[in-house]
Amino acid sequence: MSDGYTIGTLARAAGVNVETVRYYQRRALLPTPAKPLGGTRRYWNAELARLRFIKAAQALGFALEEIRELIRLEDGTHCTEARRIAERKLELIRSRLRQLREMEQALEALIVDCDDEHGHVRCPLIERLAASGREPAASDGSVTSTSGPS
Amino acid sequence: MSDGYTIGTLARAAGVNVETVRYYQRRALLPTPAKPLGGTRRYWNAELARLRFIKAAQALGFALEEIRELIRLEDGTHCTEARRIAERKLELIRSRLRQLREMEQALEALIVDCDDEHGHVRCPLIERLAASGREPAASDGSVTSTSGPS
DNA sequence: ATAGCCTCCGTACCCTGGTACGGAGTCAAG
DNA sequence: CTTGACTCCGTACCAGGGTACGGAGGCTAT
Repeated sequence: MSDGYTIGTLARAAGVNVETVRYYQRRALLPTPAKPLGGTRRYWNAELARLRFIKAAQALGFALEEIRELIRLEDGTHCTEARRIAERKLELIRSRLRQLREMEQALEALIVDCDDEHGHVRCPLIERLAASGREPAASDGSVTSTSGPS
Repeated sequence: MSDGYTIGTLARAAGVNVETVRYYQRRALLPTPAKPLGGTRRYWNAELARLRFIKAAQALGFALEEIRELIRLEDGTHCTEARRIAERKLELIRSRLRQLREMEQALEALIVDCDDEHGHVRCPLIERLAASGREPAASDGSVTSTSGPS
């Protein structure tokens, strides 16, 4: 009870694979505790928290590299530096939020359309996605054209 | 003007790499038009629209496999199914939004703290993420513990 | 008809985020 | 003191989403 986790119990506690723990160690996202001469390494709640942190950040769409950056914030030694990084990350998060909100609205609209036009020949969801990326939104019934061959 | 796109002009029109077009063809996301004996294949606006559809769907968080699914439903008779897929995606996006908003707030708090607490940052971002995945949210000031070693 | 692009096609490679495998060592129970 | 479960470590492999390379042949302008 007071001799910590082994890599296996740590992994289970965090709900990840043992190999994943090692992988994070290789990626320097997780410390590799010293090995007690001919014994097995021990892990503590700090490592468990770190694993959970990684998983939570990943769920927000952060890449492992970005997470490594975030982890650098943890020591709090250089406040100004930490703050600069935090601000960059905040920017990033906000742009992700914007993108996600756009996606949300696009999908909502699609689903609503799918509701009313139910029965109509072609699926409005497909139609709208096919049309997006095209200029402004001609809303024309006219001939296919993107000023190119047809 | 009326002889369609070559793979290169098609790719440029869609803003993707030629290799990406071929890749989509291999993945059956895009048809491979017949090759006119000893000539070069020609593409039309249908293929351009398809490419844009793929890119639009990707931007909404669909994986290529899912997109292939959506394309399969294009005939319009499977509207309900397409809608079901879209709804699943919407769910996913919304939970991501919730998590990101939490993180945004945590980061905002960190930056504010960083302003006040000159010199020592106990990072709320890290704390919160490290705590997530834990049971309910003890909000205790008590000892570290997840009913495991410490 | 030759230069300078382009297509076609196969194969190989890239990065990310892991998972799997296998031999050797360690540890605790029976 | 053996068995079974585990660790340690290196290396290999997987999927997804592409990108790059290189030879052979085609198209077009000069």
